[in-house]
Amino acid sequence: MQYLRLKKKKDFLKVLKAGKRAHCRSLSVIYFPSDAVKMAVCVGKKYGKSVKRNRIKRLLREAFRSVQGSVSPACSFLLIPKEAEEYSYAAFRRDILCILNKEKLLEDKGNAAHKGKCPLPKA
RNA sequence: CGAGCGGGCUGCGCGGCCGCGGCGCGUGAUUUCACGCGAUGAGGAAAGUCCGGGCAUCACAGGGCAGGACGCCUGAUAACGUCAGGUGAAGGCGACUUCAAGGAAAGUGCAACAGAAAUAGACCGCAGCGAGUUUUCGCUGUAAGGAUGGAAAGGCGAGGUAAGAGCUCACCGACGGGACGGUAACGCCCCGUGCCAUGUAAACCCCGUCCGAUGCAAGUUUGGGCUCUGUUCAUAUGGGCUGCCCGUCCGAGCAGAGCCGUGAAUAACGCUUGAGCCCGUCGGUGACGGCGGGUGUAGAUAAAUGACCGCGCUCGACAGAACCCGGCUUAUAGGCCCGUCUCGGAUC
RNA sequence: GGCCUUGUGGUCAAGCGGUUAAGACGGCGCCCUCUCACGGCGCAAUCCCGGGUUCGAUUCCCGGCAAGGUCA
Repeated sequence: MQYLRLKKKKDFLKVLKAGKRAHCRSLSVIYFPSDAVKMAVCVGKKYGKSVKRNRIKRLLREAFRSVQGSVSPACSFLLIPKEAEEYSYAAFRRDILCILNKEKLLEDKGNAAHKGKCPLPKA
């Protein structure tokens, strides 16, 4: 496992209080600098029953896993999806990359390569 | 051929690649951890939490009251409010389906409006007698008919009568007794009683059976030790075991400050082999039980099944384990199978 | 995961099995006033949903749905 999971309530509160927020079409991200790349997903009861919630969590984790190798300053991330009728892997991945780009959290050398590869063919 | 009835099964499949949970083995490290390989990883309802158990703690699970649940009979079961077979009632042409199906002369309550009257009586009637020229009025008898209502003191027909009435009789119903069949609920037959009294017990209640309470956030173990201060209660005027009483057990509990220590809503156990599942056979109408053989593979804790590609088809519903079982209830796209099953039509 | 509670106009809510389903705030319409406010009159309810018991259910019973509370 290359990224760590946020588990303690203390850590959650710290990120929620001090972190920076960034928003995109399908989700919001709150992040705060830390010693390693950490991630957590926030999916409450309002998103639906357990099957639906599990689906959202899997999609978010998979989307984050595919991009986490190129995050350069290590941060703790909270991923908060927006309520919608349908959720898709492609949209989550695109919007995470979009936010990382906007907040300049991608690695410098990988940035150019990823910019050419990933987001452009989808858009 | 069409329309049904009853019962049962299944719940997209295959391959490639990246990734996740715990398990086993190996290597490096030898406390945590990292890498590789291997097999494995959500349901028929996992859901609702509506019942019943196991398990754990409360001294040993004890007594009484209160409270709650259930309620035709017999059986099955660890147990049940579940299941099986039967009885009765209601519905359907029928296969079949549905039913919280004890007690209303133990007692209490309630029955709005309408109607004369709601558990008691006479508005219109019908008939007799009296008054009156007539219209009509008064008294008495009556409950067949009308009207009201969910319900009006058995139903219907005949006799009877001033008019009527179980007043009398036949049949049906009700109640009581007896014989027979059945383990029983009950069925059926015979005899007797003119009939003694509405409904409601998913109103209180009575009778019978059962239930101690709390629930895995139960509970057990480790880490956190030393010093000081304050406070509560101390042999019952406190606290725990239950809502109350009896009975019984306990000597400490809580808060703050300082030092060391710190993952502390934490870690480990509980945590998955259990009334297990499959096959055969025997007993039983059946639920189920006995015997023999085989199989044993989710155990997470911010909480594991996903992304992409290819192929096939009917283009995939409801939906995600959290201590574990037996049921019930609710949600559910489709697909398949079974029946000396039922009804209707056509042909032979 | 366990254990509980509550659903009545837009909101807060009363309600003995038989009611025209009280009230209060708010909304709309009319009256009053030169106009506004105050005041007066009127209107608006699938009693959360589906069955059952009963002559009759917002009320009693059963099953769903939704919202909320609580725990070491």
